[in-house]
Amino acid sequence: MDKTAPINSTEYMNHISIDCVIFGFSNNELKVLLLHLKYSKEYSLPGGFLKYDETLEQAAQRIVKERTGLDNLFLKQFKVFSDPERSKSNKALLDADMAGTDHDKSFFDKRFISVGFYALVDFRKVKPTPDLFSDHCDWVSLNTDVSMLLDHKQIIEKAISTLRLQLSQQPIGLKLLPRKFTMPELQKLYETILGRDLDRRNFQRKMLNYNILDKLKERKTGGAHKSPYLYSFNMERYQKALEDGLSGIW
Amino acid sequence: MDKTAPINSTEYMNHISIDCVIFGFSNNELKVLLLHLKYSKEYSLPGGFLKYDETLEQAAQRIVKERTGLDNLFLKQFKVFSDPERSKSNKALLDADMAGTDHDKSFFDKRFISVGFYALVDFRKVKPTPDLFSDHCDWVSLNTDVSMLLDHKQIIEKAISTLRLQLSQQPIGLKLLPRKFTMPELQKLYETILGRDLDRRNFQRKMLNYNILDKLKERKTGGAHKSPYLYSFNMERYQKALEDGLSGIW
DNA sequence: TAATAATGTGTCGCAATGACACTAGGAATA
DNA sequence: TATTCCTAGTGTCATTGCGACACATTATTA
Repeated sequence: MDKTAPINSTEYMNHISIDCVIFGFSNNELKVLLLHLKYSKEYSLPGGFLKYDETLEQAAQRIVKERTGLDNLFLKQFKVFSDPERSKSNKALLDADMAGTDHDKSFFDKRFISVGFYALVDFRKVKPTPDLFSDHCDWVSLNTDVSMLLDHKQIIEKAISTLRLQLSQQPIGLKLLPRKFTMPELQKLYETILGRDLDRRNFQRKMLNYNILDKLKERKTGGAHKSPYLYSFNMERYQKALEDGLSGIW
Repeated sequence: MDKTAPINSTEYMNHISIDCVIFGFSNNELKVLLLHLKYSKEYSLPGGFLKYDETLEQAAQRIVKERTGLDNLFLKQFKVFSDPERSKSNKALLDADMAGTDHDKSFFDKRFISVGFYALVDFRKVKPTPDLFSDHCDWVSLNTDVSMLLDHKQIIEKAISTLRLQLSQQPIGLKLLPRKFTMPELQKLYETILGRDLDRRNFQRKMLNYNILDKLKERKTGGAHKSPYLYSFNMERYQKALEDGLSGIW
């Protein structure tokens, strides 16, 4: 949602909304970027609506860009949420009331089906930006239990389980990690997404077998112990693996 | 779509449609149930719209039931198609004009985003039933190239590729095969979906290892050669495998 | 009754995987 | 400066999974 433009059915299609689960990785934790609603004091997923000349994918890009500043995302449709009850007791409505009078109340006062997208972003590059209805943004760890708008908690759950499945079929990490990273860092990412520990040596063997990593000459210094090698993704092979899929399952 | 009720925005939500790719298996071929449009003479996917009190899943169930007579389906959301251009040059509009005057032309004359579902059904149980806009239904083999409405060809493509992916993660066949079936029949189904041949012996080993089959005492007689054993799915283990997922990848 | 064709069953070798042990190096401490 | 501690790098071994393949069995039909 644009910070200034009013929201109404002149610009946006009725009944269709988009919710984005934006994953970031920091401090060895998988986190989700959430908005804190001014009025209801609940957390909400960054979301928005579909313009008349956009595809859903373009709209999701736009929405994530407005909240993070980032372009060129890893972005994936994962499910449509269509329970007729889901937009009842829509506290966002209250927030819409609070945020100004230019918005079309009748626009919000309708049933919405919401298309869920998840995005993987580089935590450090994100400039979290609240929207009209929120006073601030937080990166919230998945383990933290916070009060959330509507069915947003379930949406996050579904996003994670989808991400886990996808993890066995395609490489992940390009958008979540810095350009140069160590094997232990990559492993932590996998462990975090999968929610369980992996064997250090077996992980390395398998990952290297995928043949999507370039081992760099440099090592990561400044750590408290033996300095690990740095790796980067081999873009060509990474892309190919994205298309063709990986082989194994963790 | 009901055969009698007019279609308008009193009953159905604007902008949202549903397209169902209904897969059936016969003659060792994977087929899709298509409607033949009266006016445009093109084929179309069975589709419909979302009522105000339905979930998308319920609507898809209803739509498939109207076209096949079947209940209790294997039904899965696989993608939303949202290209703004997709519903332009909507020849269904012409068909709507032809089919009667009760329909609300302005309802059709809007942009639609369409939620794709695929269904797996037992070919022999289906009673194909055309809708208002079609003169008949056909089971069309995937290899057959027919002229299709809008982006329906792409929708089918996406349904198949999704089905292929899912094949490695969950058991399939319960809804596509008769209750008792032979190993060669099951194999043919897999080969058809995957589009390639599999080794008879390796297939059997792997399938039995999944531990979702009950080997029956009976054999299938009447065939031209050695009579194969009959199997049926062990419902308990099949359900469990649906939830937990299978291990390997083909 | 023999030929044909499809099914049932088993084996062999390679590659992937999980479990595990030892060595190397950097920082902190004594 | 040497010792300790922690982490990273590398290798081995046994088991399993899987692809490729051979042979025996059984029903039909010529």
